[in-house]
Amino acid sequence: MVRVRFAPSPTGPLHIGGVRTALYNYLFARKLGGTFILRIEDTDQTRFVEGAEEYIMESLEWCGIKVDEGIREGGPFGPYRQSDKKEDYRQYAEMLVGKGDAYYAFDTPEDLEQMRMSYEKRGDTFIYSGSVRDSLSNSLALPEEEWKAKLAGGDHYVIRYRMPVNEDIHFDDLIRGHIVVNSSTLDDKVLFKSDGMPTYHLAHCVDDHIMEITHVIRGEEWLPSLPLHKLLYRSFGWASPEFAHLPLLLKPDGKGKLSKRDGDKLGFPVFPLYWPYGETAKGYREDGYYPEAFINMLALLGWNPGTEQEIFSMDELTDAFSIERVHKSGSRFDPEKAKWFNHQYLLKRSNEEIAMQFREELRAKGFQIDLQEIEELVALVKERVSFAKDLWAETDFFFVAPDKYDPEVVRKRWKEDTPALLAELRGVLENTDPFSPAETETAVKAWITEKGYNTGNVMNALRLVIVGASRGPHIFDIISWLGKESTIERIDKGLSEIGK
RNA sequence: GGUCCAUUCGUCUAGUGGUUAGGACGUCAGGUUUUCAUCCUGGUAACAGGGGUUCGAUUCCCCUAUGGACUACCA
Repeated sequence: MVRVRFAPSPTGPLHIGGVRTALYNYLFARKLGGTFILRIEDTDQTRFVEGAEEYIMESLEWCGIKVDEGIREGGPFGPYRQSDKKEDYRQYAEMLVGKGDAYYAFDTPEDLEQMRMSYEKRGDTFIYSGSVRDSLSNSLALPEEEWKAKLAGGDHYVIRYRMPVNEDIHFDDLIRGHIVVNSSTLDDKVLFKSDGMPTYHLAHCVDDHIMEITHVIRGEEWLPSLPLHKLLYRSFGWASPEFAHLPLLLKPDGKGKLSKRDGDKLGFPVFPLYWPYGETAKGYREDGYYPEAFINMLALLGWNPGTEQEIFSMDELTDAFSIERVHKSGSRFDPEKAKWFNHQYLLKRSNEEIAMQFREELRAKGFQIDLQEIEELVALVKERVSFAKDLWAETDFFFVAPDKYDPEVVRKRWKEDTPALLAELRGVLENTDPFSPAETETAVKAWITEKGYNTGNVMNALRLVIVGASRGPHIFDIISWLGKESTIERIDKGLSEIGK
């Protein structure tokens, strides 16, 4: 039975890289009929951010990623928040000390900082490991009575892993294949902190074991500490889960991995949802993205099924997904393509659904329009926009008569005979019934032909007085939607205001 | 600096020991729309470099370069 987990740290809003990690875990679990677990890793009390936990859950929900076991959902392997069982971790750390694979260390952060600095002065790098641990303040170097006295005396201490010396550690990654690292390049990582909390290394290993996690799918930043984690499982005598390290998401321009600040700087969101605390950060949801489009775009960043299909529902993603086809190298995020994805999904939505959304915006602007009419409008312009929120910019002239006329268009299209032409056209339209796109077009064209006028001159002038610029859908669709009365009014207004 | 990971069009990517190296986004051009956008058609554009192995390497190996991650009592 496959069991995977997404284990974020509640230190702020979830970044899209994190969402993708959650997504791949979710797809993997669903594909194999497994269980997707959400575990909150809040062992760093200093970085805890109020609201982050809720934000994470809400984000996953919005994305359509359903959690099987977690804080809200419950489950047989709880608690699912690490701080809720902080006392449990100590015994596991002590267990390792008992086995001789870990030890107490009394060095203060200040001591270590000083060591690092003096090493750095010599052009060296200090690492707490086999070569120096015997000369530092710990239970391996100190006489037994002394360190036991320190322990009994309540001295602050941490528990460190005793990294074996010069051992080649072999391990396999589902995405990267076989990797070998020599243990002498690794340091004695802190497992248990002096504040009574475990570090990530200890806590995730213990929890993955307790929760019977079969596959750990996480970001590439964890690859360097995988040897330690493998060793930890060995020391505990536990079977290790399989590991898969996902490539990073890179900035669209320049170098490096996508960071939380890139969004505002480059003008696109890096968070799924708006983050209301601290620095304001916009989200995909508020920017008008459909969750399906967002997920589709994210899924294809670092994975693809090997076919040319690009549009996938969550179910289709689940069917097609395989961890082996996840890339090894990082992918640069492309905001342009993200928009394209949303456009595709917008096209798939019904006019009615889009219209209902648009109606809210119109109401807020003070326009009470019948849904049926909004639907007609949506049908006219939906393929011109990527987001429902862009509808207004494409349709503003339907609701408000132009109060200024694009001077460039006026210069090009407003000829000497235009007023006379429009006055005559006004009469033609006035006598056209019903005022439908087909009927008006037929009438106007017949009139043009009869009089031998230039079609372009008439049409462009009409568009100018109706729209105020050279843009918008088919002109007869516009005037028909507007109705005879408004159309006539706009012609009159144009006649009196242009060309004075 | 050290350790580890990676490298196909600008971007996301497909692909193979012998291919005209395919698709998508973007971009450019033409067509349609007597507007603009859409849409259609077409174009542009890539195997990081150098050595091997091989009859033949983009594909396999090594080196270099470049990029990235990690190098906390953070995750």
